[in-house]
Formats: sequence, C-alpha cells, structure tokens
Amino acid sequence: MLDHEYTTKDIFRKNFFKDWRKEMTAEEKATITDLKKCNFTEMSEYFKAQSEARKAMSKEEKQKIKEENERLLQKYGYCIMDNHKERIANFRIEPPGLFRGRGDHPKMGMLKRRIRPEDIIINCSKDSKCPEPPPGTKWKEVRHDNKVTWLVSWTENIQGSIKYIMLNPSSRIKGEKDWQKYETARRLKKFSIKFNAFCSSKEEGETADTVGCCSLRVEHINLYPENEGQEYVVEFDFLGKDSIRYYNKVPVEKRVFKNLQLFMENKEPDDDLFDRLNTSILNKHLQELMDGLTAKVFRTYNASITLQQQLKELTTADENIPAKILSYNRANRAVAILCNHQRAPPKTFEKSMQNLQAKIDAKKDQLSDAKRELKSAKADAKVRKDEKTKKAVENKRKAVQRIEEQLMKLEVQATDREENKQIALGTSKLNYLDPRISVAWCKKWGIPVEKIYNKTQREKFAWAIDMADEDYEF
DNA sequence: GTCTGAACTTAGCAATATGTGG
DNA sequence: CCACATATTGCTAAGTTCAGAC
Repeated sequence: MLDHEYTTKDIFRKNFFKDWRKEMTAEEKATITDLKKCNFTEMSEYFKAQSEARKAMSKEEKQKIKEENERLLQKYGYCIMDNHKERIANFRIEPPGLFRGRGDHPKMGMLKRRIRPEDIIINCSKDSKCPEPPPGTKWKEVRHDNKVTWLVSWTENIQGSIKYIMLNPSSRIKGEKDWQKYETARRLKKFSIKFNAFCSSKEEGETADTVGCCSLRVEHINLYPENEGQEYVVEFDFLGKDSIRYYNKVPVEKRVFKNLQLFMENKEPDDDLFDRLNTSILNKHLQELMDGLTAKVFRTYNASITLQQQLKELTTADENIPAKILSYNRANRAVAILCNHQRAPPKTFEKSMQNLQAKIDAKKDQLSDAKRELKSAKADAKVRKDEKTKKAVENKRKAVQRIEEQLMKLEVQATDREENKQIALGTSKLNYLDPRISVAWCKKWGIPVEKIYNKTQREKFAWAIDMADEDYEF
C-alpha cells in the first residue's frame, strides 16, 4: 500500500503501527519503535516484481491460470438450493490486510486478521453433504437455518460485524427479492408524494462522520428566503454514504421552509436538525402510509420513474442505434445525478479525451479528402459518361457516407464520455432502475438488449428480460 | 420507547479481461 | 500482433431494515 494516499494519513499510520506492535515479539517491540524509521521498500519491490512477472507471462501460462481459476469456480462457486444449481457470489474468504475505511474513518490502517476454519459458521440443510473443513481443523459451527439465505458467516475483527457468503444476483432467491423491490416501488406511483430521503444513526468515533436524513445536523443546511430568483431555497452540504459529498440547492414549499427555520432556532451547528425524529418513528409513519413502504423505496421509485420519463423525452424515432444508446445513457445519467452517484474522474481521463479529439480531427481530414475525391469523380463522370466512372462515383459516395457515420460515432462517444466524467452510472443501473423499463425500451426501438446490459447484467436481470414486453409501464 | 445485532442491499475503487487501431 | 483504452468483474465497506431484548 506504500504508493497509496492512505499511508500519508496520520490515523492510518497510528492504527497500523499500534496493531503491528501487538504482533511483535518482545525483542522486535524493543527494536521497532518508530514507523517513520521503517523501510518497507524491499517488500514493496517484491510485490511489484510479482505483478510485472504476471503481466509478462506467456499466453500458455496465462491460459493455465485461467483454467485453474475456472476449476476453483466449478468446485467452490456453486451450491444446490431447492434442487437448483446456483452460483455463489463471494465464495473466496476475505484475505488479511490493512483495513481501508472510506472518508475520515477512525479505524483505517488497523490489522484485518486472517479468517480460519474455526471462525466459520456453515449454514446448509440437514440432509446435505456439509463441506469439510481443511484437514486438522474444525468449523466453528454447522447449522441448518432455512429462514436465512446465507451459506457461510464469520465475524470480522475491525467493527465486530458479521460477514456473509451469499448467492449471486442471478440466483432465484435474489432475483425474486429484486422483483419484489420494484413492485413495492411501483405501488408508490399512486401517491403524489415527493420525498427524497434516507436515514441512519451511528456510534461516534467508531465510523466516519456521515449523515442521512434523520441524522442531518444544523450545520448541514442553509436557508435562503430568496436565492437566484427562487423563493424558499434550502442549501444542503453534507457527507453521505461512503463520505461522498452531497451538495444541492432545493426550493421547497413555504411551510417546509418555515418549519426548518423553527427546527434550527436556538441550536448549535452540531445539534440534530430533526431532534424529535428517528429512523424508527419515520419508518413506522411510512408503514402506515403504505404497506411495505420504507425510506429506501423512495429512492427506487424516484430513480425508476425518472428513467422512464427521461427515456420518453429523449428518444426520437428517426435516430440510429448509436444515437438512441446515447439517449439511454443520458437518461441513466440523469438518474445517477439525482441519486448523487459519483466517481473519482479516471486517472487517465484528460489523456484519453485528448486522444479521442485527435481521432476526431483525423477523421474530419479524412472526410474532406473523401469529399474532394467524390467531387472530382463526379466531374470525371460528367465528361466520360461510361459505366466505369459511374461506378467510381457511387463508390466514392459510399466512402463519404461511411466516414460521416464513423465521425458521428466518435463525436457521440466524446460527448458521452465528457458528460460522464464524474458520474457513476453502474450503481443506479444495477440497484435502482427497474430493468423492465430498459427491456421494454429495447423492444420498442429494436435495440438488442446486449447494447444496454452486459453478460453479468443480463444474468441478474434474466427475470425482467423474460417478462417485460414493449408496453411495460413502471 | 430505545438499543443492539443479524441479515440483507447498495457503493465506489482497483484489478483484470477484452477489444481495437496502428 | 502488440500497446493502449475501455469494459467488466471482484472486492469489501457502508448503508437500511427489522426483530427482539431490555
């Protein structure tokens, strides 16, 4: 991790050194007293060399590794549930290492210990052949609980939380749950509520300081009776899940604005904004409004309804397939922005943008050359009037057309990439957008579903690809 | 009511695989 | 066919929800 920014952070270094010293012998402890004086370059070089060696391997060696991975997958990557062979999601146990919390995490750098068979609980049915622990070891427990979906669990040592091995998203059990999620969100359509919130509460000092709706503090909002020509504007600025910043200015109803003013009266910046509300009160209230309604349903609803509406708005009939796909990506992007799904701009972004621009310029030159050739071929044909020159004109015309299409494709690509610089589309696509909306859109416009969903996504959304026709309405 | 823990979903980053143009 | 760019997959942390203890 030597090259990583983590290692420059004080908390990371402090936590690492503290945990490392716990592992030392008395002698080591006496010798190694200052992390600054420790030199890890030799180890770092070793791993770098390993990675280089891996890259430099011959085709045959790479193929061998691939086959070995496939063998492991076949051996450990599947289970039988209700008589069906199902793919397991994370069948490899998490290796030991240094904990990398996100944001300002107080525990970053702590030693994540190796998981041993004695830490492992196996959950399988009574009549099944229970997996054997490695020779000379024992599982912590073997149980037969058919009220839960996990196959294996263990307790990790950083937060003391339980980790699980569960089934792949393509499995029946996950697919049905996913379907159910969207059905609940669809029922929200009947209500004309616009509500964009989520909740959380956490122990201080154990986690990074992030908030959700119920735990927003006074310091996270500013109120503007008037702002940029709009009335009753609330400015949000806080760190949410994964310490991703949420910044937005939202005009609200006067009544909401006045209430927020009241909630902020006589409070310190670090006081709770909603001090009489907690997640259980909120969820109880939501449950009364609609069966199955919880805070996160709004996110699913907002995302899916926005995709549907954006697709309607952005797709035009006479466009070609690449242009339609651009429209799809734009609709997807609108959702990602709504949900605040961000990503760090790729390290190679500027460079790859320049390269693409260079390609576009080259293509433009090529186009004007082709046009010039077409012109002279036409002139030629006018004079000669024979079959051969006529055919030449036709060929040149086709060439121009082809280059124009290529140019357009490149330009579309450039626009798409620029607009996507800091936006992550994957999260919404995978977790919030009812796949039946996308499938219906594909069917309606004759777009192969492979253009929208890759192999993994098609496996996860198999249920939707199967059931949605082109008239599907969310 | 309030707190805690178990179970499950959602999240962004990094490594790896694949595709493409020179 | 190679180098580079892009797409996909893997990884695991960080959320939400709900039930049950107190």
